[in-house]
Amino acid sequence: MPTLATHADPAPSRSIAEAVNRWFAGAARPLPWRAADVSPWAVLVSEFMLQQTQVARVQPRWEEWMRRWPTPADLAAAPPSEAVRMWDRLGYPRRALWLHRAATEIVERHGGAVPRDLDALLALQGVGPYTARAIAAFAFGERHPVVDTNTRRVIARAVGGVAEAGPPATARDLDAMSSLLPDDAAAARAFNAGAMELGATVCTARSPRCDDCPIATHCAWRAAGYPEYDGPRRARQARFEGSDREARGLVMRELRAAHRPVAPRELADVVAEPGRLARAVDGLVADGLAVRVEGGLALPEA
DNA sequence: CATGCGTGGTA
DNA sequence: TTACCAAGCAT
Repeated sequence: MPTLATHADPAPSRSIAEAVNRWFAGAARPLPWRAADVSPWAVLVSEFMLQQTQVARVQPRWEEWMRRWPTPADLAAAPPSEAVRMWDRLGYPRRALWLHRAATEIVERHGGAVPRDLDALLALQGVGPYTARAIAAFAFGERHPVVDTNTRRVIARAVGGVAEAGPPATARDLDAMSSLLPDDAAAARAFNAGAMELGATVCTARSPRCDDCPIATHCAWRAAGYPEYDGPRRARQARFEGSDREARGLVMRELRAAHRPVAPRELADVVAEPGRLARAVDGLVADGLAVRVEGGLALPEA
Protein backbone atom coordinates (compact mmCIF):
# COMPACT_ATOMS: atom_id res chain seq x y z
CA MET A 1 0.00 0.00 0.00
CA PRO A 2 1.62 3.28 -1.07
CA THR A 3 1.93 5.86 1.66
CA LEU A 4 -0.15 8.98 1.94
CA ALA A 5 2.96 11.09 1.45
CA THR A 6 2.85 10.39 -2.27
CA HIS A 7 -0.58 11.91 -2.61
CA ALA A 8 -0.96 15.53 -3.61
CA ASP A 9 -4.04 16.34 -1.53
CA PRO A 10 -2.75 17.83 1.74
CA ALA A 11 -5.69 16.49 3.78
CA PRO A 12 -7.11 13.51 1.96
CA SER A 13 -8.22 11.83 5.14
CA ARG A 14 -10.80 14.38 6.14
CA SER A 15 -12.29 14.88 2.71
CA ILE A 16 -12.47 11.18 1.87
CA ALA A 17 -14.09 10.24 5.16
CA GLU A 18 -16.54 13.10 4.97
CA ALA A 19 -17.55 12.27 1.43
CA VAL A 20 -17.95 8.59 2.20
CA ASN A 21 -20.03 9.33 5.27
CA ARG A 22 -22.31 11.74 3.42
CA TRP A 23 -22.89 9.08 0.78
CA PHE A 24 -23.29 6.27 3.29
CA ALA A 25 -25.94 8.16 5.22
CA GLY A 26 -28.22 7.81 2.22
CA ALA A 27 -26.90 4.71 0.48
CA ALA A 28 -26.44 2.20 3.30
CA ARG A 29 -28.29 -1.03 2.69
CA PRO A 30 -30.74 -1.79 5.50
CA LEU A 31 -28.94 -4.90 6.70
CA PRO A 32 -30.61 -6.39 9.77
CA TRP A 33 -27.43 -6.59 11.82
CA ARG A 34 -27.04 -2.83 11.38
CA ALA A 35 -30.34 -2.11 13.14
CA ALA A 36 -29.92 0.10 16.17
CA ASP A 37 -31.37 -2.41 18.61
CA VAL A 38 -29.35 -5.51 17.73
CA SER A 39 -27.13 -7.07 20.38
CA PRO A 40 -23.33 -7.38 20.25
CA TRP A 41 -23.92 -11.11 19.86
CA ALA A 42 -26.01 -10.46 16.77
CA VAL A 43 -23.17 -8.41 15.31
CA LEU A 44 -20.65 -11.11 16.21
CA VAL A 45 -22.72 -13.79 14.49
CA SER A 46 -23.04 -11.66 11.37
CA GLU A 47 -19.29 -11.09 11.25
CA PHE A 48 -18.53 -14.80 11.49
CA MET A 49 -20.97 -15.53 8.70
CA LEU A 50 -19.66 -12.71 6.53
CA GLN A 51 -16.09 -13.98 6.56
CA GLN A 52 -15.46 -14.67 2.87
CA THR A 53 -19.20 -14.86 2.24
CA GLN A 54 -21.49 -12.39 0.50
CA VAL A 55 -24.27 -10.48 2.23
CA ALA A 56 -27.03 -11.99 0.10
CA ARG A 57 -26.16 -15.51 1.19
CA VAL A 58 -25.69 -14.59 4.84
CA GLN A 59 -28.88 -12.67 5.54
CA PRO A 60 -31.46 -15.50 5.66
CA ARG A 61 -29.10 -17.76 7.58
CA TRP A 62 -28.42 -15.01 10.10
CA GLU A 63 -32.17 -14.49 10.67
CA GLU A 64 -32.71 -18.16 11.43
CA TRP A 65 -29.65 -18.37 13.59
CA MET A 66 -30.63 -15.42 15.77
CA ARG A 67 -34.14 -16.76 16.18
CA ARG A 68 -32.84 -20.09 17.39
CA TRP A 69 -29.86 -18.91 19.45
CA PRO A 70 -30.49 -15.30 20.53
CA THR A 71 -27.66 -15.30 23.08
CA PRO A 72 -24.19 -16.86 23.39
CA ALA A 73 -25.48 -19.05 26.20
CA ASP A 74 -28.21 -20.43 23.96
CA LEU A 75 -25.69 -21.55 21.37
CA ALA A 76 -23.21 -22.82 23.94
CA ALA A 77 -25.95 -25.05 25.36
CA ALA A 78 -26.48 -26.73 22.00
CA PRO A 79 -24.19 -29.47 20.66
CA PRO A 80 -21.68 -28.45 17.98
CA SER A 81 -23.44 -30.80 15.57
CA GLU A 82 -26.52 -28.58 15.63
CA ALA A 83 -24.44 -25.49 14.90
CA VAL A 84 -22.93 -27.24 11.90
CA ARG A 85 -26.37 -28.33 10.69
CA MET A 86 -27.82 -24.86 11.04
CA TRP A 87 -24.80 -23.45 9.20
CA ASP A 88 -25.96 -25.62 6.31
CA ARG A 89 -24.24 -24.66 3.06
CA LEU A 90 -22.87 -21.25 3.98
CA GLY A 91 -19.39 -22.61 3.34
CA TYR A 92 -16.27 -23.02 5.46
CA PRO A 93 -18.14 -25.03 8.11
CA ARG A 94 -15.19 -24.65 10.46
CA ARG A 95 -16.71 -21.24 11.13
CA ALA A 96 -19.78 -22.90 12.64
CA LEU A 97 -17.50 -24.80 14.98
CA TRP A 98 -15.52 -21.67 15.80
CA LEU A 99 -18.70 -19.73 16.47
CA HIS A 100 -19.90 -22.43 18.82
CA ARG A 101 -16.52 -22.43 20.54
CA ALA A 102 -16.51 -18.65 20.80
CA ALA A 103 -19.98 -18.76 22.37
CA THR A 104 -18.68 -21.22 24.95
CA GLU A 105 -15.67 -19.02 25.65
CA ILE A 106 -17.92 -15.98 26.04
CA VAL A 107 -20.01 -17.85 28.61
CA GLU A 108 -17.00 -19.22 30.46
CA ARG A 109 -14.75 -16.17 30.41
CA HIS A 110 -17.15 -13.24 30.13
CA GLY A 111 -20.30 -14.31 31.92
CA GLY A 112 -22.19 -14.70 28.68
CA ALA A 113 -21.65 -11.13 27.45
CA VAL A 114 -19.64 -10.41 24.30
CA PRO A 115 -16.52 -8.56 25.46
CA ARG A 116 -15.88 -5.01 24.30
CA ASP A 117 -12.12 -5.10 24.74
CA LEU A 118 -10.10 -5.71 21.60
CA ASP A 119 -7.68 -8.17 23.15
CA ALA A 120 -10.49 -10.15 24.73
CA LEU A 121 -12.21 -10.31 21.36
CA LEU A 122 -9.03 -11.39 19.59
CA ALA A 123 -8.66 -14.23 22.07
CA LEU A 124 -11.98 -15.75 20.98
CA GLN A 125 -11.87 -18.72 18.61
CA GLY A 126 -12.36 -17.64 15.03
CA VAL A 127 -11.92 -13.95 15.77
CA GLY A 128 -9.02 -12.31 13.94
CA PRO A 129 -7.87 -8.75 13.29
CA TYR A 130 -10.85 -7.90 11.11
CA THR A 131 -13.64 -9.52 13.12
CA ALA A 132 -12.38 -8.23 16.47
CA ARG A 133 -12.33 -4.62 15.28
CA ALA A 134 -15.63 -4.99 13.46
CA ILE A 135 -17.31 -6.13 16.67
CA ALA A 136 -15.64 -3.45 18.77
CA ALA A 137 -16.57 -0.74 16.27
CA PHE A 138 -20.03 -1.79 15.08
CA ALA A 139 -21.39 -3.42 18.24
CA PHE A 140 -19.82 -1.11 20.82
CA GLY A 141 -18.98 2.08 18.94
CA GLU A 142 -15.30 1.89 19.83
CA ARG A 143 -12.99 3.89 17.61
CA HIS A 144 -10.85 1.32 15.81
CA PRO A 145 -9.78 1.03 12.18
CA VAL A 146 -11.73 -1.82 10.55
CA VAL A 147 -10.14 -3.19 7.40
CA ASP A 148 -11.67 -5.82 5.19
CA THR A 149 -11.04 -6.66 1.56
CA ASN A 150 -13.42 -3.91 0.41
CA THR A 151 -11.73 -1.24 2.46
CA ARG A 152 -8.32 -2.40 1.30
CA ARG A 153 -9.40 -1.96 -2.32
CA VAL A 154 -10.99 1.45 -1.73
CA ILE A 155 -7.83 2.75 -0.07
CA ALA A 156 -5.57 1.22 -2.70
CA ARG A 157 -7.50 3.04 -5.41
CA ALA A 158 -8.51 6.31 -3.80
CA VAL A 159 -5.26 6.93 -1.92
CA GLY A 160 -2.68 4.67 -3.51
CA GLY A 161 -3.77 5.28 -7.08
CA VAL A 162 -3.55 1.61 -8.01
CA ALA A 163 -6.24 -0.79 -9.18
CA GLU A 164 -5.76 -3.51 -6.57
CA ALA A 165 -4.61 -3.71 -3.00
CA GLY A 166 -1.99 -6.41 -3.29
CA PRO A 167 -1.39 -9.00 -0.62
CA PRO A 168 -2.85 -8.22 2.83
CA ALA A 169 -0.47 -6.84 5.45
CA THR A 170 -2.46 -6.31 8.62
CA ALA A 171 -0.25 -3.75 10.31
CA ARG A 172 0.16 -1.62 7.19
CA ASP A 173 -3.51 -1.92 6.27
CA LEU A 174 -4.58 -0.79 9.74
CA ASP A 175 -2.16 2.12 9.59
CA ALA A 176 -3.54 3.22 6.24
CA MET A 177 -7.10 3.14 7.54
CA SER A 178 -6.11 4.88 10.76
CA SER A 179 -4.77 7.84 8.83
CA LEU A 180 -8.17 8.29 7.18
CA LEU A 181 -10.26 7.65 10.27
CA PRO A 182 -12.22 10.61 11.72
CA ASP A 183 -11.42 11.55 15.31
CA ASP A 184 -15.04 11.42 16.37
CA ALA A 185 -16.05 7.91 17.37
CA ALA A 186 -19.45 7.98 15.69
CA ALA A 187 -17.98 9.34 12.47
CA ALA A 188 -15.22 6.74 12.61
CA ARG A 189 -17.78 4.00 13.02
CA ALA A 190 -19.73 5.28 10.02
CA PHE A 191 -16.59 5.56 7.94
CA ASN A 192 -15.54 2.02 8.76
CA ALA A 193 -18.92 0.75 7.61
CA GLY A 194 -19.14 3.18 4.70
CA ALA A 195 -15.76 2.29 3.25
CA MET A 196 -16.74 -1.37 3.27
CA GLU A 197 -20.10 -0.56 1.74
CA LEU A 198 -18.48 1.53 -0.97
CA GLY A 199 -16.13 -1.29 -1.86
CA ALA A 200 -18.94 -3.82 -1.85
CA THR A 201 -21.39 -1.87 -3.97
CA VAL A 202 -19.53 0.77 -6.03
CA CYS A 203 -15.76 0.36 -5.90
CA THR A 204 -16.01 -3.33 -6.72
CA ALA A 205 -13.20 -5.60 -7.81
CA ARG A 206 -14.53 -6.45 -11.27
CA SER A 207 -16.63 -3.63 -12.66
CA PRO A 208 -16.29 -0.54 -10.50
CA ARG A 209 -19.06 2.01 -11.03
CA CYS A 210 -16.82 5.03 -10.92
CA ASP A 211 -19.52 7.26 -12.42
CA ASP A 212 -21.55 6.78 -9.24
CA CYS A 213 -18.66 7.08 -6.83
CA PRO A 214 -18.97 9.62 -4.02
CA ILE A 215 -15.20 10.05 -3.77
CA ALA A 216 -14.42 10.17 -7.49
CA THR A 217 -13.03 13.69 -7.14
CA HIS A 218 -10.66 12.48 -4.42
CA CYS A 219 -9.63 9.29 -6.18
CA ALA A 220 -5.94 8.95 -7.01
CA TRP A 221 -6.60 6.00 -9.28
CA ARG A 222 -9.04 8.04 -11.33
CA ALA A 223 -6.67 11.00 -11.40
CA ALA A 224 -3.96 8.71 -12.73
CA GLY A 225 -6.18 7.51 -15.57
CA TYR A 226 -7.12 4.12 -14.09
CA PRO A 227 -3.78 2.37 -14.68
CA GLU A 228 -3.92 -1.40 -14.72
CA TYR A 229 -2.59 -3.33 -11.77
CA ASP A 230 1.01 -4.42 -12.21
CA GLY A 231 1.82 -5.74 -8.73
CA PRO A 232 1.93 -9.29 -7.45
CA ARG A 233 -1.17 -11.31 -8.33
CA ARG A 234 -2.98 -13.36 -5.77
CA ALA A 235 -2.29 -17.06 -6.11
CA ARG A 236 -4.90 -18.67 -8.31
CA GLN A 237 -7.52 -20.67 -6.48
CA ALA A 238 -7.28 -24.36 -7.26
CA ARG A 239 -10.02 -25.87 -9.39
CA PHE A 240 -12.98 -26.82 -7.19
CA GLU A 241 -14.32 -29.62 -9.38
CA GLY A 242 -12.58 -32.80 -8.29
CA SER A 243 -10.78 -31.12 -5.38
CA ASP A 244 -10.41 -32.24 -1.79
CA ARG A 245 -12.42 -29.18 -0.81
CA GLU A 246 -15.32 -30.40 -2.85
CA ALA A 247 -14.97 -33.85 -1.28
CA ARG A 248 -15.06 -32.34 2.20
CA GLY A 249 -18.20 -30.49 1.27
CA LEU A 250 -19.85 -33.63 -0.04
CA VAL A 251 -18.98 -35.58 3.10
CA MET A 252 -20.25 -32.78 5.31
CA ARG A 253 -23.50 -32.69 3.40
CA GLU A 254 -24.01 -36.39 4.17
CA LEU A 255 -23.16 -35.96 7.84
CA ARG A 256 -25.55 -33.03 8.26
CA ALA A 257 -28.41 -34.92 6.69
CA ALA A 258 -27.86 -38.26 8.41
CA HIS A 259 -28.61 -37.74 12.14
CA ARG A 260 -26.79 -41.07 12.67
CA PRO A 261 -23.33 -42.42 11.88
CA VAL A 262 -22.61 -42.57 8.17
CA ALA A 263 -20.94 -45.79 7.04
CA PRO A 264 -17.80 -45.74 4.88
CA ARG A 265 -19.77 -47.45 2.14
CA GLU A 266 -22.23 -44.55 1.99
CA LEU A 267 -19.39 -42.04 1.76
CA ALA A 268 -17.85 -43.99 -1.09
CA ASP A 269 -21.08 -43.42 -3.00
CA VAL A 270 -20.55 -39.69 -2.67
CA VAL A 271 -16.79 -39.49 -3.26
CA ALA A 272 -15.74 -42.29 -5.58
CA GLU A 273 -11.97 -41.85 -5.45
CA PRO A 274 -10.67 -43.64 -2.33
CA GLY A 275 -7.66 -41.39 -1.91
CA ARG A 276 -9.68 -38.22 -2.17
CA LEU A 277 -12.26 -39.54 0.28
CA ALA A 278 -9.59 -40.56 2.75
CA ARG A 279 -7.94 -37.16 2.63
CA ALA A 280 -11.27 -35.43 3.06
CA VAL A 281 -12.29 -37.56 6.04
CA ASP A 282 -8.88 -37.28 7.71
CA GLY A 283 -8.97 -33.54 7.28
CA LEU A 284 -12.48 -33.19 8.64
CA VAL A 285 -11.60 -35.32 11.67
CA ALA A 286 -8.44 -33.29 12.24
CA ASP A 287 -10.52 -30.12 12.11
CA GLY A 288 -13.06 -31.49 14.57
CA LEU A 289 -15.86 -31.29 12.03
CA ALA A 290 -16.28 -35.07 12.00
CA VAL A 291 -15.79 -37.79 14.56
CA ARG A 292 -15.11 -41.48 14.00
CA VAL A 293 -17.73 -43.45 15.92
CA GLU A 294 -19.23 -46.93 15.96
CA GLY A 295 -20.72 -47.45 12.55
CA GLY A 296 -18.84 -44.76 10.70
CA LEU A 297 -18.53 -40.99 10.74
CA ALA A 298 -20.65 -38.41 12.54
CA LEU A 299 -20.83 -34.75 13.46
CA PRO A 300 -19.33 -33.82 16.86
CA GLU A 301 -21.84 -33.99 19.71
CA ALA A 302 -19.50 -32.26 22.14
C1' DC B 1 4.33 -15.40 5.00
C1' DA B 2 1.89 -18.92 2.01
C1' DT B 3 -1.71 -22.28 2.08
C1' DG B 4 -5.99 -24.60 2.68
C1' DC B 5 -10.48 -24.07 3.65
C1' DG B 6 -16.98 -24.20 0.83
C1' DT B 7 -20.16 -22.52 -1.91
C1' DG B 8 -22.37 -19.74 -5.12
C1' DG B 9 -22.74 -15.50 -7.98
C1' DT B 10 -20.98 -12.96 -11.93
C1' DA B 11 -18.59 -11.56 -16.26
C1' DT C 1 -17.50 -22.75 -19.93
C1' DT C 2 -14.05 -21.16 -17.07
C1' DA C 3 -12.00 -18.14 -13.89
C1' DC C 4 -12.40 -14.84 -10.60
C1' DC C 5 -14.08 -13.25 -6.39
C1' DA C 6 -16.27 -13.04 -1.88
C1' DA C 7 -17.42 -8.43 5.51
C1' DG C 8 -10.88 -13.91 6.98
C1' DC C 9 -8.84 -17.19 9.99
C1' DA C 10 -5.62 -20.58 11.73
C1' DT C 11 -1.55 -22.88 11.02
